Order: sequence, then structure tokens, then C-alpha cells
Amino acid sequence: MAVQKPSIPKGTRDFGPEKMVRRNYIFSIIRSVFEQFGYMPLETPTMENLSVLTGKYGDEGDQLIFKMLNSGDYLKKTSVADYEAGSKTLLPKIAEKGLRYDLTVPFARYVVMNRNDITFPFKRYQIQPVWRADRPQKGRYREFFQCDADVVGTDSLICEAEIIQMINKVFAGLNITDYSIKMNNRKILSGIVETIGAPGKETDFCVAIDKLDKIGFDKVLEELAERGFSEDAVEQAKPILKMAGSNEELLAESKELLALSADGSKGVEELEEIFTYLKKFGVEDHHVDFDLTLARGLSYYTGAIFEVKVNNVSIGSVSGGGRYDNLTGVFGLPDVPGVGFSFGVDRIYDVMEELDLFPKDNLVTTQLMIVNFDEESETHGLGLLAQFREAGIKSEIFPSSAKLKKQMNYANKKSIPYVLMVGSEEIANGAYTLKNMETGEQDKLSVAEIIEKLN
RNA sequence: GUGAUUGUAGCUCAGUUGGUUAGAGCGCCGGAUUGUGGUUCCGGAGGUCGCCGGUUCGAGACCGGUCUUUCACCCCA
Repeated sequence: MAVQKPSIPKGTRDFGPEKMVRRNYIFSIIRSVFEQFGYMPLETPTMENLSVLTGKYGDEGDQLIFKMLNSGDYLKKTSVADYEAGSKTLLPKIAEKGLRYDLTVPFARYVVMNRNDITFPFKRYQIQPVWRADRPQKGRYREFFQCDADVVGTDSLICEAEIIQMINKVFAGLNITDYSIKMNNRKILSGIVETIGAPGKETDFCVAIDKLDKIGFDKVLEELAERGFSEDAVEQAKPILKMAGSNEELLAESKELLALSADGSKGVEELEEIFTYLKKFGVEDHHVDFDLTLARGLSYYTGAIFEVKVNNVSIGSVSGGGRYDNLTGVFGLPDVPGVGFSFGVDRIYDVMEELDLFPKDNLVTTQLMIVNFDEESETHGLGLLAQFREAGIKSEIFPSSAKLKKQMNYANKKSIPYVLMVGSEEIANGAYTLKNMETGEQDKLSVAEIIEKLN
């Protein structure tokens, strides 16, 4: 058989050791913050039944789900008529499982299936890959990790305030300082639609104004008109899209503007309450900007929505989330309100790389390598190695007595800071040559001295 | 899913209107240096020019298809 060039599927990536060390660094910070706030880990299967996944992300979302062909003779249950009826009819007969598209829907499924064992409010975090059959571009992959934290079974706005704090803590931990958490409320958006006299056109309104950053004020107005908003409605939307000022000013202004809309007023109240909670928590520098034009795609949000953007980088939003009242309703469990959000680790990685924020030193690596001269050296070195490892020093011995140049080069390439020479003279004296690879200095030290120096 | 775009050594890239044996830098391997890496010098290996087909006396170059990369749209982390 001819040798074939190996390859990986479009939009997927390998993560080599350097990348994994950095990714794990990001994961560990996120995980520790989640746990600090009382969230417990959860994992769900890579694949879900398609009945769980389909219909939850809209028509376009359904198309982006990776479907798995049934095992065995997957054509057995199909007929020519199914084939002729097209892929929509054929699909459910040949595929009944799919790869998870996000972590929220599997979570809702889990809550419903375990409703009798769960104590509410239930706080969980979940760090796992998800898959989307999207066409890849910058910052968009077909396989990527999400780090979700959700709390269900409470409508307390303390949760929203805590989420903001978690975002702040994670970013502080990662040394990302220049970012903003854009916050809005779905009720405010429906209040606006109601107020400008276009009730029921909420989705169209959201899709259009979501592009304000990208295409600008005038084009948004054009798009609103294209989407069937009356001249009058577009005219009334103008001052809303132009609103600017501090959070307090914006809140006051929108309160006035939406006074006649029950929904809208409720939305403004909710945001005010979140800011009040932040104050009670003693959080001053929360990075939150109230943004009337933040819409977010997902239709299941009903209250606060937020999105996090790191400033001065070419990457899209790195985190987002919101409150939903009825996520579990589709699975037959109504009235379970919740709020959740997610970090996009792959994008955070790209941001940190672009801003050069990865720590240079404290990434895990071998601290000490023992040089292997010959059989005597190796035997003695293995004994030493055990002692170093016992003492908690990350250490390794070169596995064969290769040329010294090769061994030194290996240590150098791997950025191992110390190398230990164990030759016949050292063994006889019980004093080993420890070389600092950065400065080139070397000393003759006992095992105890080496352990003390490296610890 | 729509419209563009990219692919030559491990990496970054040259390669003239189609013309002999496809090059450079970096990296890799060996030597100078048999117990001292990161500097220097000398030498060496490494290519189905993404893949399949077509045009041509002749294709890395032109044409078609396909895969891949990147980008815009849609949507999204």
C-alpha cells in the first residue's frame, strides 16, 4: 500500500506540549475561579441523541451539528422513497446521534434527567470541547473548548453579579487588563421594539442592531428598513441607537424612554439591581458597560445578557452569556430559571498570544536533568533521580549514554535550567557537578545541597 | 451554505513569456571539540512542487476537478 500523507480534519488542531502547557494554565485559572464561587464540575458525553440537539439552535444551528452515521448497515431502515424525498427525510433514518454543539443544552438535559437528585439552586461548571460544522476562519474552529458555568433554580440577580466578578477574577488571573463586559437585558430590547411600535419583530431588531459596531449607524437603519420596519419605527429607533454616556446616565435615560413598556421597565430595574449587588460585593472596577445595542444571537435568553471583548485585539468576543427562564422547558421541566456564561478558551489563548501575556518562566518543565555518561553513571544517577523526585523536584535522566553534546543540547532545547554531571570522580566524592544552564556556572554539591538549592 | 484566496525542503519563502539537474535563509544531522549546551567555522542529508486528470515536443508555472489554508457573507466562542 502506498504511504499516505497524514492529515487532520478541517478546522481541527493538534496541541503540542508548549501549547498544552499554556492551555492548561488558562484552564486551571478558570477552574479555580469557578470553584471559588461554589460551582461543581460536570461532564456529559461527547455525543448526544440528535433528538436532544436538534431544534434548539434554530434551523441554521441544526445544519452546523455534526451528525454520526448509525453503526452497522445504516441503509437497512431506508427506502428509495426516503432517498428521493431528500436529506431531511433520510437523515433521521441513518443518523440518530450527533456531536455536542454547546454545553448548555446537554446541561439542561442533565438537569431534567436528574431533577430528583439535584438540590436547587444547582451550580455547575463544565469544561469540554464542542463541535460545529462551520467553515473555519480566524478565531473560529470546528472543534473548540467551552468553559461554561451555570446556576439554575434561582432567579436571584446575585448570580449575575457573581458572574461579573468571576469574569473579572479570571481576567485578573490571566493578566488581561484592557477589556469590557458589555451588558444588556433582553427585556429592554423587547421594550424598545414595543416602544417604537414594531412588536413581535424582536429577532429582526436584534440581528440588525447587533451589527452596529461592524457596519455603522446608517447601514443598521438601512437593514432595519429592509427587515420590514416602518419609516416611523426606524425614525424612533435613531435616538436609541445614538444613546451614549455613563452607565448611570444610560440607565436613567432608558428608564424614561421605556416608561410605558412593562417589559422594558423591568429590564432596566434588573440591570440597576445587578449594579447595586456589585456595590454590595464591594466591586468597584467591574469593567461593565451597559450597551443598549448588545443583542446576542441565542433566542433562549430572557433577562440579562453579556459579552466580553478584549480591547485592541483582532479577536471577537471571548466570553458571553445570559439569563434564561425556561431552558429545561423543551425537555418537559418548566419554570427552572437560570443564568450562565461561557469562556472561549481558544480565543482567550489567541488574545494572550497576541498581547504576549503568557508567563515566561513558571510554566511547568523539567528543573533538573542528570547526564548519563556510562553504565556506572547511569546506575548511580537512577538512585539520585529517585531522591530528587521524592523531594518534589521535577527531574529526569537522559535515557542513554549519548554524546555529551547531544545531552546538553537536549537540556538546552527543553529549557531545563539545571544539569547534573554524575561521573566516576563525583560518585567517589559524593559531590556532583551542578551546572546552571543559563549562567554557565557550576558547583560541586551534595544531594542535600542540590535539593535545598532547587526547592 | 455563497463568493474569493492559498499550497514549492521540518519552518519562512524565491523560482523570469512554459525550456537542461527546482534554490536561499533558518532548522536538522555529522565534524572541528571522546566530561560541557546556547557563539563561530567546515561538511552533509532532506522535494511524488497538495492530490487527480487535461493541454503541450516539454508543466512547479497554463486549464479542469478535488482537498487544504486564509478572508468576507450567514452565523457564532
